[in-house]
Amino acid sequence: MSNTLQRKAGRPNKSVLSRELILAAALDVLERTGPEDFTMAALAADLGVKTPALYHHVGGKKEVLAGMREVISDRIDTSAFGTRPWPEAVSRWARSYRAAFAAHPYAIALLATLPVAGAHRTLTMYEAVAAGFRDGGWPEQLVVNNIVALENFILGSALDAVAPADMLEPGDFADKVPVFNAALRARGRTNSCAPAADQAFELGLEAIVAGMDARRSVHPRA
Amino acid sequence: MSNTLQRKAGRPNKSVLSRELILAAALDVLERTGPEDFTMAALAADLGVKTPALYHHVGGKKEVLAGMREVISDRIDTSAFGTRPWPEAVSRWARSYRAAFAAHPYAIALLATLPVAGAHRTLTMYEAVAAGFRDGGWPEQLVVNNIVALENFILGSALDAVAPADMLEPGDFADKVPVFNAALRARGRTNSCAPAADQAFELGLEAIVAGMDARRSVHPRA
DNA sequence: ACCTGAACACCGTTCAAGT
DNA sequence: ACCTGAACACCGTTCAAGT
Repeated sequence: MSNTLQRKAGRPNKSVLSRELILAAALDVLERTGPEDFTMAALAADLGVKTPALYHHVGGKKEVLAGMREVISDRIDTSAFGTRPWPEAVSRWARSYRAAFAAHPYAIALLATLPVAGAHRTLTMYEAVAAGFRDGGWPEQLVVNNIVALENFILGSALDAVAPADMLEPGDFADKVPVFNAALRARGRTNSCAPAADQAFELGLEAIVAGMDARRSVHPRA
Repeated sequence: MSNTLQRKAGRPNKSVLSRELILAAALDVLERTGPEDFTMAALAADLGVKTPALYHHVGGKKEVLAGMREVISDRIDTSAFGTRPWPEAVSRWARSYRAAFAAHPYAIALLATLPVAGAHRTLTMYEAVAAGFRDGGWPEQLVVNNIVALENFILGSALDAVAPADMLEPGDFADKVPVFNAALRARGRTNSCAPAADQAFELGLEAIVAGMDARRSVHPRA
């Protein structure tokens, strides 16, 4: 993309690349190529540059992936924690979290398993959420465990949101799994017209938040 | 490993490889090498064979990964569904599910994002779980959505179980996230001596199962 | 049928050479 | 400082040649 005039060797008058530019392009390219073909070469080509040029701005492919995750993390909305009661605030945060990753379907598969050490923007998100829990009356020792448990559900759901819709289809194995197959057919007959993955997410979110909320009142403010 | 005598070209008297042998070795090799260095070459070397030999028994690396997942899936215990009340049965299944993957830490990262189309042993597990839900009194349309929601939580938790323990550590960024940092310190002061990931899993499991159970009684047997 | 050996088109990364 | 071009050690996969 961008300017595709062939460039000669040697330093250009005005720098063509930057870390920010590379990360933005990376999110674009990934969704166009899929995780399989997301290569440093494809990223460079999109930026109108040869592959080794990237290494002047990022340490390698791992750093590109970590940076992409930071960009996505930055878009998670934690604003409800100041203004809404805990159950609603945490639900809004969870939806925003899942949506931020669902906006980059292929990113989830690539980033979910990546260590986040020293990710400042991600830590900033945790700070807002932790404050929301504290203000919601949670005892301090339970805050992190609850956040992690919710995050496990959210990330698992984000992975599920990307999975092919027919992933659970038994095919010609259907007669071997009659109960499951019948339940799969019945799922299509719900009132909701939302995608199946969204239904499962909302149902699970409601359950886990309600379950946590019930437990919260057992451990009062202090 | 195994017999490392150099073999000549040409068909051996007795076949050295089989699909089962390859998959068993794959799980071993993966945990020894890590996901980064888990290559077809490393797998072949472990089996005392040259890389191309593998292609007589499996279609490629993707098929090896899918096969590994099937082997792991097969170890998930669904037996509690016949004998225990729903909340306990589903909790036992969830723990066994997470444990099966936690036994192969590196496998989770590699397999979590893999499509499961046509995975017979995985479908057999779903059949047992679906029957457990039906017998537990769940309306048919909710069965699959509930299973998927639980699975999202379980897989997310399995990913978390593999993450480095210091993953959330703010380091020298600690003073920028005081509330979160304090909560992280308080987490260490719980009664439980279980690993942090286990605590979060158990807490979330209790919440989600309790939340679902409360909802189940709203939709009575039919 | 089932193994080896050689080959192919890639990959991420390094680095000297140019401006 | 920041780009290109050439090179390196790999990767997964294919296939002819051997038994």
